[in-house]
Amino acid sequence: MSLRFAILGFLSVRPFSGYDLKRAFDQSVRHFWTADQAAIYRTLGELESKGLVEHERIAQDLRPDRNLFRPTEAGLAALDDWLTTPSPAAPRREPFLVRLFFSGRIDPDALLALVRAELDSVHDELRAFGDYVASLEAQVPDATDAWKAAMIGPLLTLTNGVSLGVAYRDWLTRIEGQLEGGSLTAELLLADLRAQLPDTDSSG
Amino acid sequence: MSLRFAILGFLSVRPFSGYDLKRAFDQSVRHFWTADQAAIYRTLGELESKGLVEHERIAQDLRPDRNLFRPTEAGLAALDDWLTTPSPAAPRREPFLVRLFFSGRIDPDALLALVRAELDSVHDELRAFGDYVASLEAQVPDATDAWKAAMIGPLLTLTNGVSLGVAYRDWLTRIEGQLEGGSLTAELLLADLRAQLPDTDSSG
DNA sequence: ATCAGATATATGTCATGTCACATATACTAC
DNA sequence: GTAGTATATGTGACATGACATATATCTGAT
Repeated sequence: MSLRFAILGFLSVRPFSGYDLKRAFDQSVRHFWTADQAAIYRTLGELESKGLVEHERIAQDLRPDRNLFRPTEAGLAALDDWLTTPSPAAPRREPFLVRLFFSGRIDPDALLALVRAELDSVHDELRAFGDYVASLEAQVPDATDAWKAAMIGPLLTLTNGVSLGVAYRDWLTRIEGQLEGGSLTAELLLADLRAQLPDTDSSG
Repeated sequence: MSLRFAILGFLSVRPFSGYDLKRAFDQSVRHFWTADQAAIYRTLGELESKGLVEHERIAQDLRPDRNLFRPTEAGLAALDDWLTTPSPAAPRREPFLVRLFFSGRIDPDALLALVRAELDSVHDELRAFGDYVASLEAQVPDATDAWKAAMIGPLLTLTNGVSLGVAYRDWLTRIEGQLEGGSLTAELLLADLRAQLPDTDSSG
């Protein structure tokens, strides 16, 4: 499970409480990893029982006590080990594609509605990326070199979200056009595929 | 869970045994949905207890008996209902991006190795798509109209796999180049992002 | 002869993830 | 007053998924 390593990763930057971690997940890695609050607290407990993190109870005047977690040496070693080890391809689970796969059963209008609903959510996602990028750009003028270096990893994941989001939007838009134009045929789709695929030794 | 609807979808085409279903998943929808064999048998049992599928035991001379499942009227109705209802965006889980996000901790060579390992697996995937497309193209000349119509859904999911696979490959290749050239900076990545993003109301 | 592999179905168990709930305090808005 | 929101930490129950294992028969290779 990557959750424990994602948590160790955050803790390698600065100490976090469970509550902080939940917000960090929601704000910064939501587009490629989500974490349930219950899972975070349980994973912290598990990591502590394995000696990979330790915590300190901080009393606060106006709020409940916080349990501030930080990684141990063993925790950082486990993190670095995981970071440098490629993991097997993650299985994908795309309910929208399951619907498309069996879309022969529903009428073209219902299919078009599905495609448009999906397009809406991609547009929302791209807009959210745009807002986030704008807020980062505003911070650049007075950013330190250390901050810029630390942002490279997060920025790389952002470029992934944007590149794939744009590709997904373009793919949906193409389908939308074909559905509207009534030109959605097996031959057309095969030709599309052939045009996009790298040449698979066509000269034998 | 989409698994039960994916199963109903297959059964809406023709009767399947659990064993057949496992092979159908592995062969045709592997790139966007995987199914554990145990999950298939259990889900079939669950669907049957809800009256959405029924089965018939077929004795065979040379092999173990097969339990052939087919959908009931209620099952087909549940399928069509699900097919036309958009589902909320599925959470993504990308261990590779978690590694990238925290890649500031590891040295650039290790990061380059990670990127190249990922590129290898994308190339393999695209090659598999290419082979599959070639096999489909070979079948087109003597395909019936009914077959072509039935292939539209599956072909749509293929175009998704190829479009996103190509985008993912291109994104990885860009990072590989930037890592090799030593030009990976926060400024460059932000400029990349800005160039790709649709204009977010630049004129207020 | 024997062993691996394909066909075929099924259970047991563990890990993981999600949802709902429980507890407690303080600030803000109505 | 009191309802809602934010801070903060947790538990219990259930759903889902992955892995290992069990059974049984036939085919083909060594």
